[in-house]
Amino acid sequence: MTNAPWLDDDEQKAWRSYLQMRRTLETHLARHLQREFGLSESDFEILVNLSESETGRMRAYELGEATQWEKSRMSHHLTRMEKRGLIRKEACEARYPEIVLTDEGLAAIKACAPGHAGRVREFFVDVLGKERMLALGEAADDVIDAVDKHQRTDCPPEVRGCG
Amino acid sequence: MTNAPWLDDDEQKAWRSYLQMRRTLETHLARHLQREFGLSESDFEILVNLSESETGRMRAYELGEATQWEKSRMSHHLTRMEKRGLIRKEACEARYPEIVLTDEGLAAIKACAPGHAGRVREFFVDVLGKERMLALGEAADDVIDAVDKHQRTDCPPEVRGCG
DNA sequence: CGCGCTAGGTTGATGTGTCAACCCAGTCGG
DNA sequence: CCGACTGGGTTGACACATCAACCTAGCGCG
Repeated sequence: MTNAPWLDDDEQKAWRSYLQMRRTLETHLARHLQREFGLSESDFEILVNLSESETGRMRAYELGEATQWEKSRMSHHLTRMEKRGLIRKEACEARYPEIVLTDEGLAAIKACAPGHAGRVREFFVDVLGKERMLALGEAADDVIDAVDKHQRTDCPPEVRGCG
Repeated sequence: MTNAPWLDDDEQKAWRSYLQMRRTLETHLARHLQREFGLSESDFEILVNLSESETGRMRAYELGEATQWEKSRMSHHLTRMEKRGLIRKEACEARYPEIVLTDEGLAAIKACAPGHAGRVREFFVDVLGKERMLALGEAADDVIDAVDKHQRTDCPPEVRGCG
């Protein structure tokens, strides 16, 4: 119907393959996590970060650095996770509260980590093989850098450092 | 805090790079589409499929095949798009209604396609270069196949073909 | 005929992500 | 001291995705 100024055939094919991989992998992994452990990928990401820290407690800000989430998303999600007992917001001497991994949260991440890692290995690591996997990792870093650089120089000068 | 049976360093690095690329690219592209044209990526996907068809009209089922969305997601989204005037659900002789691209919808996709394609080229095609792009496309196809195959053999025999 | 099944499609509840507006302790300039 | 600004964090409204339940035309079969 349209003859739009899209991408050429090769470009389009690669891009659509990428989009479908993204969708397929994400829904597949998310579904397993949800069905078997009642965790979303977001829950998982927070729990991983907390459990990898020395003390199991971090400020929301640090979690934001680690995950690159928007602060409002973080706030909403932490509220929901607290409601489910996976974490706790704990006031401390400093101005801002700390996010603490609860026993329940620790148990949850310990329970689901092996299965999740196994699935990542099955559908990503093993399918690609070491070389292609490393190449994809580097390619991804290049893309990330390109977008980051763009974002830094995109906005008007007085707003630099935004985002 | 935990010494979980995760992925090894290389694997972890590649996987996390992939995850971040996915997130970075998606939010960046989505934000532009939304800010400049008031379209979500989902809107875009539907409009692309309709506009690429000969007649600008398809059944919801065909759109489902093309996009791999769940039927309920499709239904909800088409309802929202109809409310905004981008498409119309039109009863026809056959049992199920056809989804029709409206003039407004056609205008929207024509307006935003070049910019969107340009951004895909800027942050994906050009950053990777032809060879890596093609390699990534093939890698993605392999991953998709692996997950698909798993899904087909995963569920109990009497449910085969589910999904 | 009539019963039940299938499959495209809809609906409602719920969890999630985003934007914009807001809150407020600290800080800096006057 | 005061007023403006900054930046971490919260809130509310809304768009979106998913699940499970439901509706219903057509079909197969007794």
